[in-house]
Amino acid sequence: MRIATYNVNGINARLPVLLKWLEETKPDVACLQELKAPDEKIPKQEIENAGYTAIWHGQKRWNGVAILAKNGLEIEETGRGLAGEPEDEQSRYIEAVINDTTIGCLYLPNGNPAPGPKLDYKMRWLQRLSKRAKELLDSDVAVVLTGDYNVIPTEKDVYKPERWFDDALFRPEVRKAFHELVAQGWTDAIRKLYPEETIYTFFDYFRNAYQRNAGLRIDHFLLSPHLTNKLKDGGVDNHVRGWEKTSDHAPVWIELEE
DNA sequence: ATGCCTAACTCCGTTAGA
Repeated sequence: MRIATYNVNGINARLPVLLKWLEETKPDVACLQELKAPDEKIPKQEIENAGYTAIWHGQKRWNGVAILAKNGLEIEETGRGLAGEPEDEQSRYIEAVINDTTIGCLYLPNGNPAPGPKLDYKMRWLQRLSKRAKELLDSDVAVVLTGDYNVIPTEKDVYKPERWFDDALFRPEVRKAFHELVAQGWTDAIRKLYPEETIYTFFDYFRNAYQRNAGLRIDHFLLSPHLTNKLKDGGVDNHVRGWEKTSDHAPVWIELEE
């Protein structure tokens, strides 16, 4: 089963790129973030025509997440939003069971400018995610938690670490919270497959970052223990970042043994 | 320390992204 994650940065602005990528790579499951569209403006028909059924949690202007499953796969939604902050109206988490695997699709808050209320929200969101992650581990099912974590895990995952120390994507408390989440028993799938390589999933639109390979690794796959030995392959669809009218993120994918 | 680039929404500037 091929599972992909892709921060599209506007599903309508990115529709031709999204459809081309789906056609080219044919993932069984695609987790999308930053739809930037309310529910009624999700291009449902085009997604269906591409051969996918979808569930989504949209929002006007910002945020928004969706899970697409290839026709023939059943998709059963098991939750949207994270517990612990009822007043939180940002659409950043959707979860479903597909093929006996629980898939959490997440768009973690950016947190900048930091310090400040946005970083505080990010830290609370990380705690709420950790709580859900622990519940899923304790439930003893196969789980993939994937999406745009907005966390650079180590110095290896950023082109110039010294420029990012104060940034909400790389600050010590953010990295610490991410590493504590992983330490619950999760596996960072891409880092497991490529322990030493420089791998980036995001390239700023500014200053030809993609052409200069000045990137960040912030889109991740966390696997529950059931799946660590089923991880066959994975990677970044780097070339998609070079397409016209493309997102600033590149799609990331893994292949799990059935 | 900030802009660079891009999108959405509302109106041609503001807010947010990372």
